[in-house]
Amino acid sequence: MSKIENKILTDLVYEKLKIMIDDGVLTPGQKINKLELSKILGVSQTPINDALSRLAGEKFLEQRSRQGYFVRAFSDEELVALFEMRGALEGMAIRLCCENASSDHIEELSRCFEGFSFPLNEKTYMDYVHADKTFHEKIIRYSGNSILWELSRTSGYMIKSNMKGLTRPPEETYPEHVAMIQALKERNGDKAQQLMIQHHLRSRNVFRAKLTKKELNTV
Amino acid sequence: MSKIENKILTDLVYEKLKIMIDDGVLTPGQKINKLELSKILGVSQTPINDALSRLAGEKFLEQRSRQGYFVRAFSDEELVALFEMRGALEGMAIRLCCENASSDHIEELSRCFEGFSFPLNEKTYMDYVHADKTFHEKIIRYSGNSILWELSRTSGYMIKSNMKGLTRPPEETYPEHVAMIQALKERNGDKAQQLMIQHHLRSRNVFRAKLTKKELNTV
DNA sequence: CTAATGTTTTTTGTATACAATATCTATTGA
DNA sequence: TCAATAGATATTGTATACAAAAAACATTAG
Repeated sequence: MSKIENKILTDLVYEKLKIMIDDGVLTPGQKINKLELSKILGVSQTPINDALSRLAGEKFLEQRSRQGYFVRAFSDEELVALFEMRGALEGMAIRLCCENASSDHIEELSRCFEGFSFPLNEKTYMDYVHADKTFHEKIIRYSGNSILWELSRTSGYMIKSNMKGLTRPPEETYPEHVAMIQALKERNGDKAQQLMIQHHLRSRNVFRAKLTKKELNTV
Repeated sequence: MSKIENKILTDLVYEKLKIMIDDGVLTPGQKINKLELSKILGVSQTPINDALSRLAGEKFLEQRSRQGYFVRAFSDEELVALFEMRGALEGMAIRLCCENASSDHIEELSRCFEGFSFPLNEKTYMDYVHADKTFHEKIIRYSGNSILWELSRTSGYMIKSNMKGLTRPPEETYPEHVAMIQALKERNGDKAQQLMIQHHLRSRNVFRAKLTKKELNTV
């Protein structure tokens, strides 16, 4: 019994565009040419319009009056803001994990960072990047909060804040992750939340510091 | 020099629909008839489509394949989740206020709850509801986080979580607000954030308790 | 050579037509 | 009486046409 495919063209265009943004085929600030798109994808402008509007609503795109749609570009200040937003949401998520997640799920979370020994080599570094991503995703998943989960999958903010690689070296974030897992096992929501918030705010600080350094260089 | 009106029809339809949802002209779960709408608003289906897609992206509406658009209805579980989300975001917002807000803004925040004496009468109760709304809105506003501000204005989640009246009596929430203001004045971000989170989680708990009671009644 | 102007081309925003699908209504049969 | 079916109606999803605005280009004047 295969899944019934009853999707409308709008949805297909929507998903295609999301992938193109994620893969960097469409870059921040880039203009979307509707006519060109409709030719490439072989559909009329109507489903293109619908998909673009939806993506604008989700903040993947930005609509400028009479100029069309552009891939949303985030300013430095906004990127900083995204760290804070993520800290807020994942902080609450990990607290809720302490309340709601099953022991199996917490076990699963703790296994994310098993078997790492420092310093990392090229391969294990990639593994760490992956583990990091998985861990933070699962925290939201297992929080039991369906809204957070939906947001993390459909909000341009969340996807964007997930796209950047590591802002801090694994040596620095590893113990923080371990501490969070410890708090999870203790079902200490308060502590877990605080750790997660600090985790993201530290990354924010490092990111911001890099920015000001960069500015000085370019002047 | 008046503001240049260069708005496109889509935007006008979008704003109109948002007001209709906010005012309860369109109720949760209700189906949106595109043809009817286009007749009422005197525009073609194209701008209607665009506005509906955008609103779906912002979670004000929900699109069901081949059935059209419906005003998004939130389940009890989702409403609970909204309390948690709000706690997360406003918790971070008030922390950022401690970091960033000017003394003037903090003064302004503290004035929100000045002059209330309990028990409230019918008039002062309404004043309190208003003060509550204003306070929480300004916390996000003065956090200096433009993403949180944008979210609070354009996300169906945030608007929805703001629409419900008070879940707890003013007598109960007043001292919590006072405590938050105190933390703001002390620029104690950690404390302020914790107070805000607890504030919303308490509301969540009361809301959830009311739900289970209601269920028992209806059985 | 650059700035300003006018012209052409492109692209958007909007309206409209229509087939496919879903919904509603009436009819039939158990 | 109710369920199931068939037919009629309404609504969606899609394609297409076109005016108006923006962008690109060419031309002229300083």
